[in-house]
Amino acid sequence: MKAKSRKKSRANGRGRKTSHPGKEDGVSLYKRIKIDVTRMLSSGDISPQDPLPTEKQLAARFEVSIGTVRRAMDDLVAEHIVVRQQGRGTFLAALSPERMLNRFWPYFRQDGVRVIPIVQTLSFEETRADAETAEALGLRKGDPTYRIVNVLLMSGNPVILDEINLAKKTYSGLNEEDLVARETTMYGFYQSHFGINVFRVLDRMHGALANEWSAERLGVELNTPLLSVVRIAYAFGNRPVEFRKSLIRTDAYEYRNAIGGEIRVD
Amino acid sequence: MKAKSRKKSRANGRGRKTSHPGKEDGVSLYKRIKIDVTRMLSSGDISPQDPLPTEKQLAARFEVSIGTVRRAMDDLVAEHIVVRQQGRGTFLAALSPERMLNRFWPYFRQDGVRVIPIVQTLSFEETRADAETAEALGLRKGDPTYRIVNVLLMSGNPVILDEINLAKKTYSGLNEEDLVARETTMYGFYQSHFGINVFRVLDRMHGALANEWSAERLGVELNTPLLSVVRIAYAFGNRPVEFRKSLIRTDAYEYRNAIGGEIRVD
DNA sequence: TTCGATTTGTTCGTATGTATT
DNA sequence: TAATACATACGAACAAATCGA
Repeated sequence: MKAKSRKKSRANGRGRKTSHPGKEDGVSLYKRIKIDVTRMLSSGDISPQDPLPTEKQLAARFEVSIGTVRRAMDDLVAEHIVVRQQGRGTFLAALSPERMLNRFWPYFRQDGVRVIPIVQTLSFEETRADAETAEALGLRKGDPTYRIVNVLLMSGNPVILDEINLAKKTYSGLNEEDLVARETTMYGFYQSHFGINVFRVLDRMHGALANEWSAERLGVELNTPLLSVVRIAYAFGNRPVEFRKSLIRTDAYEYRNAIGGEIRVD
Repeated sequence: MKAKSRKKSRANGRGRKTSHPGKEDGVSLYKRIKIDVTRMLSSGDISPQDPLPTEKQLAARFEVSIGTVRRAMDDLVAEHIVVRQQGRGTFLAALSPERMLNRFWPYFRQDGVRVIPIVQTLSFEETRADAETAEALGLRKGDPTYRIVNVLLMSGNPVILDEINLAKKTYSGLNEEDLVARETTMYGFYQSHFGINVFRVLDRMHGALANEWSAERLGVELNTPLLSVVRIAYAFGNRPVEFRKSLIRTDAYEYRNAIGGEIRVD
């Protein structure tokens, strides 16, 4: 019976054969769409405030069914690359509130409350990459960089000392005025002023001691144990866009990492 | 045209209306399936080595289409609850190699290589929950517990000092012989001997100093800065099943946390 | 305010390919 | 080889949220 099989479906008569999964390159259609859409986003052509092409448009552009587009988009949603809203459209996830305030901010008060810090900029300077920064940002030693030192206050107390290193060529024109005047997080600032979307970070944790410099600024005794976090933030294509070294007082606050997801209710 | 629409599909004539999404309880069908399947897994009826019901069976049991079952299972795969294998079936993720060795093991050599440790058990004792342990495991202070202290060697050197606290009622019959004779990780041991599937952990990081006890066992000077990790491991239903306090030498190794996923190639 | 168009969300169903047993 | 089970792809229908006329 049936034998109807591939009705017409695609414009071209050949009919794709559905699989032999990847046609020319051995990749399934929905994965190809994921790659292409991600490339679209990384190109910077898409501003985070306006929507991506609709399902229908993508289906037409890639010559696949709506269902295949949805399969790809579902993956991108699960990976926090895009967010979708019924009736509105699909957007880059970079500016979603969850991402801005929660996703890359792992610091909690010890009772589990997430505290939003107040940032004080201690210094802003143009300098040159040391070996460590060059390695992290994919630069050559001596390449021009910006270095920003911030103190983050939680409930009025200094808790985190941040040293942020940025490649000058990536953030050309950065100046202290814009920086301190920003109304958002650093990652939101990168987005709005430079079109850089942080979508992944890698944190490396060590134990450390307060030296004279950090002890004074964090208001602790010399040799107080601190948590050291070295972070590299990546944009699409795993392009490193920020190298940050943090020292954290963990007497009242802590770094939390939930492997396997936060408490789900579903 | 067409007008075929809802052929017969469901036994009852009313035909579900597809949505009004959640019928009685306001939850969509695929989410209900996710919950029910998760409950199935948490009940312990399903051994990790044999497969869950097939798509077809689940579709019949829940009286939904195959596509809806797949939607639910795709979510569970993304959440690392189950793993699926073409031609074999769908399995609890608890025993997947990735989970056993990688997922809950965030320690790396500083060059990025993941090192599998050798475990030496220093002590095994039956004791009673202190306030901290009781709080973490949902016990009353003084409830009977097991306490295991391990040293973890990496490349032959002591790097991590682990104190593991387990509720006696959860692991009744646990003895040191079985423990040291295990061929797998602690979480694999919980699985094989007690049917406990760890699927989520919460780590809390602080800076700390080596005291006399820890300095000796880790082979470092007194007051060496260490990384302190306090972990609670959860089974399904967010039931706490392990409370672990770790002290880590971070001179050659480190704790890594990748927010936003590991490097993807896709 | 209402209404219709747009866009995503959910569900259903079918066909076929591929890996496993 | 045949049966089983998941993977991929196509397509349709309707619900619900959003937005602008």
